[in-house]
Amino acid sequence: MRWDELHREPCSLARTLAIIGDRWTLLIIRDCFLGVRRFEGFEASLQITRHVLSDRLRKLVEAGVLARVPYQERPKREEYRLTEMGLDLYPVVLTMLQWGDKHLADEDGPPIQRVHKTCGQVTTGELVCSACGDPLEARQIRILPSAQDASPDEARPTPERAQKR
Amino acid sequence: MRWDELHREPCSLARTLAIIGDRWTLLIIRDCFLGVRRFEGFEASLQITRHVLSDRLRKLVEAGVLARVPYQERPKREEYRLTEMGLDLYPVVLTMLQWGDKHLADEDGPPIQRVHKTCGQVTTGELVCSACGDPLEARQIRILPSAQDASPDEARPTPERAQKR
DNA sequence: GACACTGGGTTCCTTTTTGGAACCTGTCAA
DNA sequence: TTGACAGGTTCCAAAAAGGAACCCAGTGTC
Repeated sequence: MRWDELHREPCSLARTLAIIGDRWTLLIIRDCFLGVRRFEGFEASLQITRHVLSDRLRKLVEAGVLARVPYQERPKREEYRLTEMGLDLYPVVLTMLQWGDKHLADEDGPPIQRVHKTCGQVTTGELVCSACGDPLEARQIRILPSAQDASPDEARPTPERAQKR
Repeated sequence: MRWDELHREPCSLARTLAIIGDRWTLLIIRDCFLGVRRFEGFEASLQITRHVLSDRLRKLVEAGVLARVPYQERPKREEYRLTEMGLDLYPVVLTMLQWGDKHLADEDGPPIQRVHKTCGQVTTGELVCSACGDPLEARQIRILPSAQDASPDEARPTPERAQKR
């Protein structure tokens, strides 16, 4: 499979990766959550080549994750801001951050903490079951192909085939 | 910045991306969560080139996300299994899945659902504040550089510099 | 009016990574 | 002895990333 065919996979993870699965894209989005909005800002922060940055920003705008918002006329200038769709990526960024904090941090601990404004406490996100509210772990999940997918065999070049148990 | 320097960044997200930020790696991990364990299984599922698959599996084993576990002697064969560190990636995979389900699904809805074994219900993960238990959203978060990081200016080529507001 | 600066790019060329296909290695079974 | 199977490795062409230089409209400075 080629990278540019990934968005046609019938798998939400694959489609998500088709948008943000690139080397740099999630770092750009991290910067957005930290308040960076301008081309030069991203460039300084990421030390990415302008070429690649330009390309990634364009793709994120096309995908609807970022929007170009004018911030001055004469000379006309625009900045990049997270859309609602982009803001919804926060859980992805936060869970990755926390995995890094847990498994990859230096001995002096994670570099940044987050305060939950509504309760005023330092927080880490916790993933809970939407039904019962208990913390959710990998081993507690059973996969269930959804109803309209019950048709056998065809139209599904994804893991199910390889998954014989 | 080159990709191979990313793991030295003082940012947990950057370090996480240095391990799983590759085009294919998260798809391999998705397959692991779906029960795929063998080289041929990944190959069939992902239609990835053997070359790249071999390389990514080796890197994941080096990083400690997967482990090679023998499943038969003569001929000696090993399969790849998620370690505890790997299982801890479930929240990352799930939040990405849910973002895809919400923003990129076909009209007939997401292709797979998940059942929480402990409560028996179909579940979606929900990210809540570890302190107050309320759902966590991007706009409710304030960044707080952690204590030992209070030293000014040096040793920090990351977004804080660019983030003037 | 000539010049330099700024934000936001684009172009060009070199180095790295992928994609694709063929080949290799033990072990077994017919 | 030939073939199959799991699990790779090697080789080469094509695509993407890295690096540096260049472009351009508007604006401010001498």
